[in-house]
Amino acid sequence: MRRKLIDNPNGCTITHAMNIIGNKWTPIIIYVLGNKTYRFGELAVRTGKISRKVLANQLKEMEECGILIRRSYDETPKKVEYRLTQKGKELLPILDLICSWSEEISLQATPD
Amino acid sequence: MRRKLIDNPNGCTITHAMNIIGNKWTPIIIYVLGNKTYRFGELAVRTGKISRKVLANQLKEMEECGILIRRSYDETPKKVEYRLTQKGKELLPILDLICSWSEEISLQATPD
DNA sequence: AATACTGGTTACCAGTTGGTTACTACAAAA
DNA sequence: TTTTGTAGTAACCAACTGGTAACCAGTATT
Repeated sequence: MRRKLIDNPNGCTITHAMNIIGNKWTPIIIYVLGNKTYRFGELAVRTGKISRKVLANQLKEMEECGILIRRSYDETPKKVEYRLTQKGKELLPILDLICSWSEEISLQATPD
Repeated sequence: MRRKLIDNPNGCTITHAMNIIGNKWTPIIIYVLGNKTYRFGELAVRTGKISRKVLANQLKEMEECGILIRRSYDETPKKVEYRLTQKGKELLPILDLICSWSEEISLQATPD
């Protein structure tokens, strides 16, 4: 089953964006992929403890959002590769900013 | 009841950051506050359909994260004001980037 | 014939998120 | 005395998220 998007009747842009990247695994998958190409199994290992079910769901969703490309080869055993689209790669520097913000230790004495 | 943070045993930075801003209302509250100061009731109106319970939870959580300041006045009826800290304001341009990314229409012919 | 490999899917389930409604405290105003 | 206004809190609940374990398909290997 697919993820249910949170309500966004007004088409709020930030809500829409958080619908795409604001879940447990999507940012991790984007980071792991970076400029590389990985197969399903490799992603499962490199992202950590993500379950195959959730990984499959996220990848499908990210593909629909235009964040990544799924390429399936007609081989046996199956071979499926995933890589970020240009739009997906554009998220990398933004995620970097978010990380910097989050790591930053506030040294200020005044709260504001 | 407070929000339960998602598992982050490895201390993954992006997971930590998404724990803070990756929920339905936090980015909206940050946008609504901006550089202004609002009372609880004003926030409830300006953020839209957020329930008072969830708003109270989010504000408490954001205060603990150092994103905003809660100032309570000893008056009757009660008066409580909220405003972003410097750290909270630093999120504004990042949220702008996320919005731009999300609004951007891909005009490219090639998927990558 | 059974097992392995890969990329999933299915059924089931616990925990979390966020919503609704009613309620509280306190003082002032009607 | 009842109502008004503010800032919440408490009890309850439905929906969604993500996890586990088992299973499938197709081919190749043992």
